[in-house]
Amino acid sequence: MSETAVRKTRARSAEDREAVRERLCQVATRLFVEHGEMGFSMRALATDAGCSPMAAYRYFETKEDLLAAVRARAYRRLADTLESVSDGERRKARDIGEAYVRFAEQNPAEYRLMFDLSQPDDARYPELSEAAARARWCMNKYVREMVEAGVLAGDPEVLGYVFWATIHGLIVLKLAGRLPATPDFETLRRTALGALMRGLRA
Amino acid sequence: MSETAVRKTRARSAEDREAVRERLCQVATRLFVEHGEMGFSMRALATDAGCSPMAAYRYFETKEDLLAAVRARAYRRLADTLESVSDGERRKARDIGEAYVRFAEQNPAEYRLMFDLSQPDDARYPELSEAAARARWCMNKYVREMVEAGVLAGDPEVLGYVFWATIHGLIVLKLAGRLPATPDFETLRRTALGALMRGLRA
DNA sequence: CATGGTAAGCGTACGCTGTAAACATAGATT
DNA sequence: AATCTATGTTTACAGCGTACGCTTACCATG
Repeated sequence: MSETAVRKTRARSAEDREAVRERLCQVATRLFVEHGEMGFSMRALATDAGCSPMAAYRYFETKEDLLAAVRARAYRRLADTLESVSDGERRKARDIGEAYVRFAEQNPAEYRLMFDLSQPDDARYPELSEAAARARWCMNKYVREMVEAGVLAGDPEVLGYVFWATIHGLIVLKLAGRLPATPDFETLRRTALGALMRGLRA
Repeated sequence: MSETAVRKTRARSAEDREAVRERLCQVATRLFVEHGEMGFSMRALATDAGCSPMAAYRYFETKEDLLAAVRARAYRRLADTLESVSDGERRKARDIGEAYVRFAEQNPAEYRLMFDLSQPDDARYPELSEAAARARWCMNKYVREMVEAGVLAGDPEVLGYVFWATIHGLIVLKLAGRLPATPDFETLRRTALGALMRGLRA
């Protein structure tokens, strides 16, 4: 591994281990972003991280475990992004929705990673579940506030999922190349969210 | 290959070729359904189809080509399902939406196949694009009718995508395991589509 | 200080994968 | 009868995830 050429074996503190895991996740994410899903293999990861093919297995039991960690990281980045918006002074509903869409547009590889349909059994990874829950919580926060403020009517949890599903649906259709050039994405997003807001008004 | 033990070589008519392709797609779909994405390989396909591993390459240039054909089949099945509903006497908006959801629930493997985010460049497969367009057309038909009947207001194409994205968003969240036990899917679906209908009413 | 246990990392190897290439076969065409 | 050609098989290869065993060097104990 050799993070600073010092300490070649044994005695890795917990922080060290976490730092190495973090670094491996970073490299894995970069590989995903740069070369797509197919450009990522444990061997490619090892090459890029400058270690032997089996080294990563000291930190992640399987490739799937590593990918779960990478997804958890992505969720945390998404949650951070959303939080940084809602903490600002402008907290209109649209700002959060736009921030969510922007994250997906600017980090398509990570968004794919988070929501790809072919990932098995996320429940086995508490870290992942937790990160996903936090992201969802951020998404739902503004919906909750609007219900409490009497702007929207209904169960805040139900409404949260409804808004999320709608935005997410548009994004995945776009990422899967199922949306045409016209009507453009912005139009669809505005129409969908506007209709939802009107239809759910208190 | 030997589909009925007759004709071992040469002289496969165009229909024959198409029949073999069809059979390979069927076996591939079954493998997907039964053993998940990982249970499918060209070798597994060959074993299940009773031919040598390379035989399928006479009918599909690459694995990706074969998968594109499998997806096109799935789209056609979806379109057939939707058409069979709208042709009946009951053609309330909900019937189509419910038929769509039911297809996804009863054929999760095929739905995944159609909409997985990691499929590259569908535009290269005209057959696929065509099948996808037909399915979308079926989805949009009832929206168009409602706009024409003056029930909904707006650009029918925009509205079609909006309804589609909303239902699709709910489905992929469910397939990706991102939805909780409560509120249940039916509640979310009703809330979302009800709100859209209200918000888009003429 | 010597020693043995143990954790870190490496190299090798196995059984998969997709598929390129060479080959065999048997009807159709000449 | 000889040749051509579409079909399918066999063989081969590079790359994959990862199981396994080896070496190395630290640390706790004698």
